[in-house]
Amino acid sequence: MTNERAAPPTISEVAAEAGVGRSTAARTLGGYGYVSPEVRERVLAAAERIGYRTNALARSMSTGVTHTIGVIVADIANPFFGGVVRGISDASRTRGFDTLVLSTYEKLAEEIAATDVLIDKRVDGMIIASAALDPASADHILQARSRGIPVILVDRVVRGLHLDAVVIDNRTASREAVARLIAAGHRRVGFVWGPPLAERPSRRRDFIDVAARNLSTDGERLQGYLDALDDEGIAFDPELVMVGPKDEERAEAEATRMLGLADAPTAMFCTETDAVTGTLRAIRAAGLHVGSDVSLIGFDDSSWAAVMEPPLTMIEQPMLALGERAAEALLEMIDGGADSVRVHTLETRLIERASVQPPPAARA
Amino acid sequence: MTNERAAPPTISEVAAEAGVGRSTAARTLGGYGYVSPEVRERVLAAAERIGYRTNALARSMSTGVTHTIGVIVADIANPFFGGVVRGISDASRTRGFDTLVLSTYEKLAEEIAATDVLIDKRVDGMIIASAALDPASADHILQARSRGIPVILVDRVVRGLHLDAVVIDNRTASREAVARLIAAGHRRVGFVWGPPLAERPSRRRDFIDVAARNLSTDGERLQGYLDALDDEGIAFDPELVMVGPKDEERAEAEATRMLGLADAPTAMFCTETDAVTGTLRAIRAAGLHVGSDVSLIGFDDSSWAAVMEPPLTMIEQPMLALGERAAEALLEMIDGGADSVRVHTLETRLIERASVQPPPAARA
DNA sequence: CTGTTAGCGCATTCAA
DNA sequence: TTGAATGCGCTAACAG
Repeated sequence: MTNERAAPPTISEVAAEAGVGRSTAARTLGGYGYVSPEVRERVLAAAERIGYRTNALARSMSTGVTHTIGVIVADIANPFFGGVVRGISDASRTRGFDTLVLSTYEKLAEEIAATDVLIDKRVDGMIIASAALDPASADHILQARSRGIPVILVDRVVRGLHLDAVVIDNRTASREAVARLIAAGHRRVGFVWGPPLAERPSRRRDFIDVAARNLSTDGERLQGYLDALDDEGIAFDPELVMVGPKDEERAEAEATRMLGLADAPTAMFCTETDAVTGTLRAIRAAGLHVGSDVSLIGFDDSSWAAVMEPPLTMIEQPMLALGERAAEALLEMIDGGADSVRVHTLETRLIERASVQPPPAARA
Repeated sequence: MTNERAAPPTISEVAAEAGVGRSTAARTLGGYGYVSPEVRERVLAAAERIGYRTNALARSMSTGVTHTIGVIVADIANPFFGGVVRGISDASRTRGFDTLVLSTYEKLAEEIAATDVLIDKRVDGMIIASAALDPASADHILQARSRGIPVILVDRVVRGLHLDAVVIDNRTASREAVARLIAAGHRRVGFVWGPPLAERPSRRRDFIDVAARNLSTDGERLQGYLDALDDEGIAFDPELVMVGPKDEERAEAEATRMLGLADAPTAMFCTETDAVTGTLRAIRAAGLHVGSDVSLIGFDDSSWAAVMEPPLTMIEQPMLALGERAAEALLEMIDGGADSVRVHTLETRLIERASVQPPPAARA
């Protein structure tokens, strides 16, 4: 009961069954050219009878279009990218396009291999959340572009690369969140999920350099943090930013370190979900309470954040919209439109709940 | 700087550039047949020079295999499916297969359309988390199978359909979780995320019927709940199971209703993430506390569950493993192996944290 | 070991 | 309006 693998019926067989020429059958089945109503019916009936299904491969072979778009993200299991991919596939599906999704786990080599796969499979376009930090490491993207394949970046831009992109304004979102913390009275706010550096720089400008060379999202978020501090004339303290690998364990360790400082932060700004949970663990382990002891704002709202005790103030990213817009922009390029390079910036939203309170000292 | 869309270099062009015959070039580029080392080098160099990339479509056209597997799930943005899909793509990628993912949002019509797309694109196999409740509504799956396309079900089985599948033992997982609650002293435990029924049945056997006709996962979880009650001789109370649409709002409303009962439940068993957050909202709104006032166990552990106050006792599903196993099983079928139908059942794990406490009355 | 010859299934001229 | 002939780029016998 397995692989009988009987060759699928072809247009020729339908033609024979209907008693017409191949091209006549092809025209009615392919929905192009002229066919008399009667013949049309006959062909359709014959196709139905023998269970004909068009061979998209053969069609792509002669038309040159596959009606599939390639998507490259860091990790499809990450809720953020899951949302983006959903937005992309929903938007493209309604236009008759399917999506081939590849995860890179932030490894450039994987990303390069992924673009090769997509090129080989002749996708009509690609949407990439690239791990490339500069033009020099984005050669594979230019490669695709030079082959005439429309490409649009999503979530992150590659600095110095003149390409279409759909992103959010990370710097502003971050700046506003930290400003909110400062407005509540905090002067010492920790930054969790910092630069992936082995050692902590001591000078402020080193951090700015790092931010400028880092993944655009991470860099902009750090820059926004710095902006907010500047706005209020608060001194930057290197000790208050996390360094090291970007994972929950490290976030917890760094948050714990900060909380143990003589002049400990009274608020924490976390730039990613795992940074939030890691920080939460650290706060609890230190015997402190969110809100009353240490305020917190994090990136990427989720239904969990709303049921925490206390409910967490979070920055909501329009994941679905990011994907939808990226898909729409890409399809437009595929249709031959939009020649100029454009960067679409979508709005984020600071959802205020109860994790931001005045610092302990200011209360009393 | 847009669609120059210069026709990509073909094998013939490489052959010309290298000064050899088409097939010789094809052999070295395709990695089959014999080619002398010297000629081989020459061809490779020529290919490199003119930027040749194999056309996977043309190759598939003549070999009959696309090296891509189709995946159909309810919603790629759902963390559970995101994990499953990641498992699938990771496992298949290492074997040279890519994945085409389609979401159905639990709508059978979408699922049927999705299988058609996959058939048309000639995927080498499919992995489906079907929304079909019985063989009668799973005709599209049999259709694919009869065309010789390997299919393997994941997460849920279609009762009465003799197909390979990779699932977890929902009934047992559920039974053990509820047993844990009962062991802590609870006699009244609410079941959140029940049958999608408009009205609540009054007889126990109606619930069993519903469970048997429902989505296999949901049905088995309800059945496991019933089993646990039976094991301890606890009477089943229809009022303690949620009915209606399966969404967070409804979960909250139903949990609120139960908590307002004269003989309110002292523990809640939630079969999905949104059921957990909805229930948590209800508990808080009622001015109660998780653990001390009402115990809770839910399905699908996440890093958030561990940082809740108190940390939540949850059932962990091996999402990645489900995907990996499904992919492995499918690839085995594609390789022509495994003729017999097999159902792989993976282990779940009850992660005990602090949301399960003795009921208030039993304390004092 | 290499080159020639046929298809794969469809879309697309071009005649009829 | 319909059908016969070509070609898409590659693999796969086949003969040289």
